[in-house]
This record gives sequence, structure tokens and C-alpha cells, in this order.
Amino acid sequence: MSFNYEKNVHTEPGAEVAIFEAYLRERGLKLTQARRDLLNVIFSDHGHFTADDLYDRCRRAGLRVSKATLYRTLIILIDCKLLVDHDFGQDAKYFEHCYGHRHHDHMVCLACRGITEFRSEELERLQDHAAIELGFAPVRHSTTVFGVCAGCASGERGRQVLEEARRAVASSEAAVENQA
Amino acid sequence: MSFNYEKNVHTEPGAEVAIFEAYLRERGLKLTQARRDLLNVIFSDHGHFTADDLYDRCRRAGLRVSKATLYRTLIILIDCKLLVDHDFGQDAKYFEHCYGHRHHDHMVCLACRGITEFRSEELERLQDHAAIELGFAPVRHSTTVFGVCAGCASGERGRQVLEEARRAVASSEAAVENQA
DNA sequence: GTCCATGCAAATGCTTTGCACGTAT
DNA sequence: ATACGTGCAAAGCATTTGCATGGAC
Repeated sequence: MSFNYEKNVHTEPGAEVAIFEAYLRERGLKLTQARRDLLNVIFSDHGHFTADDLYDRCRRAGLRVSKATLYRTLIILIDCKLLVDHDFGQDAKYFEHCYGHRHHDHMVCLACRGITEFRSEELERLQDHAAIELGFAPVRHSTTVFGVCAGCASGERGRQVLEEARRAVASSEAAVENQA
Repeated sequence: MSFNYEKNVHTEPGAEVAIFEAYLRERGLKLTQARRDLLNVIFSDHGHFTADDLYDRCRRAGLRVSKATLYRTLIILIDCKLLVDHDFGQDAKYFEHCYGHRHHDHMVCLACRGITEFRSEELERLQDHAAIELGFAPVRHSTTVFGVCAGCASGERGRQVLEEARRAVASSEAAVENQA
């Protein structure tokens, strides 16, 4: 069993620009300043961000981009596989750039909302296996573990979340017992 | 390795009513006709539904409930663990009642949008294990496999989805190569 | 010069809320 | 009688879109 906490090392800066340019050219789309700026800001840091986070990062960098253009550009970047979006069941979608990064899964801390990436080959295999066994042709999958991260486990909010979870498990087990 | 396609057998009809009533009483909330109706409709069939699906089912059954009350009731049912919500990355949330049902994962067909449940003990263990190994206290997890179901694999839309996926994999592998 | 892209504001679509009236306890 | 619940319509929010102007090619 091997886990693999992948550091966000971006090994060949600039490659994403080439890919983006090629994609745009290929479809008669234009490489504008707004698109260049957004690509730069997105690739200047590998983290998980919402559309709003990105908007703020742009403004802080002194770049003026409208939300409309921002959303339109996100769609293009997802289309050319430079970006993926995740739905962690919160209000807004999360994005992360993925060029040169293998698929990975996420852990979301219920206390601090922090996101940690992990990867398990075993998990990957099992999910495909499960799908195939049910006559399903797997295309992609998404696994998210919600819990409390090491940093939060001893804090107020962390304890609170864990306590609440313990109570929930107890009552749901009782329910399953009743049904059996 | 054992998978387990759980049939949606509701073994003890009525138990959910008792739980709901107890929950309401305990907090000084009232058991109204609207709440009774919604609970009935929801438990009359174990499927995955959106708020809108539920609204339609109510109307078809000749019951008048407003969307507002419907949403307010869904919140209560989630709170008392009779219902869970899933976010499959589409516009609206999906709900399913869960009393007496163990946790399970989902496969979503990208062609027909159909949802199949499955459960793998191995997968459950692995996810917890992965979390713990990273100092994370797991509370719950969510795994969704997206792909094409057996029924759709030979159809127009199914083939299309699979072909598109093949192309995507090819280009992303090329990207990872470049980075290495 | 031709399209495509941009910004703005208005529109969407799901979900939530304020309010005056109705009803379970 | 006293909350709490309900429906309606309006508000919220993230995201999308129509349109006139601006910019890449």
C-alpha cells in the first residue's frame, strides 16, 4: 500500500503557455492580455482556488479582469486540460491547474477547510475494478475524504467536529441495527 | 475483494416516521401535514432525486407543498440523518434517504446520467487508511466513479463519451511525459 | 478589416429568506 | 394561546449571457 503526498513542483515553467497558445491557435481563438494574465496568475501557485479567489489574486496583482472573462477563461482552460474543477459540496467550485500533475484525490478538513492531496495506486485500481465488475466503463473518478487534519485535531473546532461525528456514527449504527 | 450491489430494500417501513417524530418532538418542532407528506413521498421509493424531482413527485401525488417548505424539510431530514445529499458536480444536489442503508459509493453514467450504487469494504478501509497515514482523522468520504454504464456502452452517446475520454487520456499522458 | 474578446449589467437557476397568515400542541 | 410552519414573492449567490465597444490577427 503506497501513498504519495505529491509536492506541487512545477517542473517546466512555461510549458503550459505553449499548450494554451497551441490550443487557441488551433481553434482560431485569440491570445489576449486577459488570458495571458489569468494563465500566469493561475500557474504562479499550485493551490486549490475558487473563481473568487482567482479574482482577488488578480486584483492584488494589479490586474483588471472582469468576472465574465475570468469564468470564460476557466472554461477554456478546463477544455484544454490545463485545469480541473472539483466539487467539494460547498457553495463554489474549486479549481486547480493540472498540467504535469497526475490524478490525485483530496482530503478536506472540516475544521479549517484546508485541502490536502494524496494518491494511492491501490485506490485507483480498486475503483476501476469495482466499476468494471459492474459492467461500467470507468472514465474518471473522484474521491474526497472529509475529516480533521493533524493541525486542527487538538483545536476547539476540530474537537467539536470529531465529537459531532462520533455521535452521528453511534445513532446511525443504532438505526442499521434496528433495520437488520 | 468484494463488491456488493445493495438492493434498495426498505425492511421496516414506518421506522423512519418514528425517528422523524422523535426528532421533532425533542426540539419542539411540529409534525405537520406537509412534513408527513414529504417524508412519505421520499420513503415511498429509494432513488436519487433532486429537490425538483421531489417537487414533481409531490404534485403528481396530488400534494401541494411549496418549494420553500420542501427545502426547509430537506434540511431537517438531513439533520436527523434520514437523508444524505450528494454533489455529483451537476447543477443541483441529489438526495437519497439513508435510514438503514449503509454508506455506499456511486457510479454516474456520463451518457444517461443514471446512478448506480456500489460498496467495497476494501475501498472503505483504504480510504480511512490513507487519511490516517497522513495524520488526518477521517469522518466520512465520498467516492464517485464517472463512466459509461453497460446499457449505454453500445449507444451513440456512450461511444461518443468513451471516444472523447480516450483522446483526453492520450493527451494528458503526453503532458506528463513532457514534464518528467 | 474581420472576428473574436471584453466589460458591463441583466439574466439564470438553485436555494434561502422575510413576512403575514395559518395551525399543531 | 403560543410558538412554530406555511406559501408567496423577493432576495441571494455563483455562474452565464446579450450587447455594444475594443483589440488581436
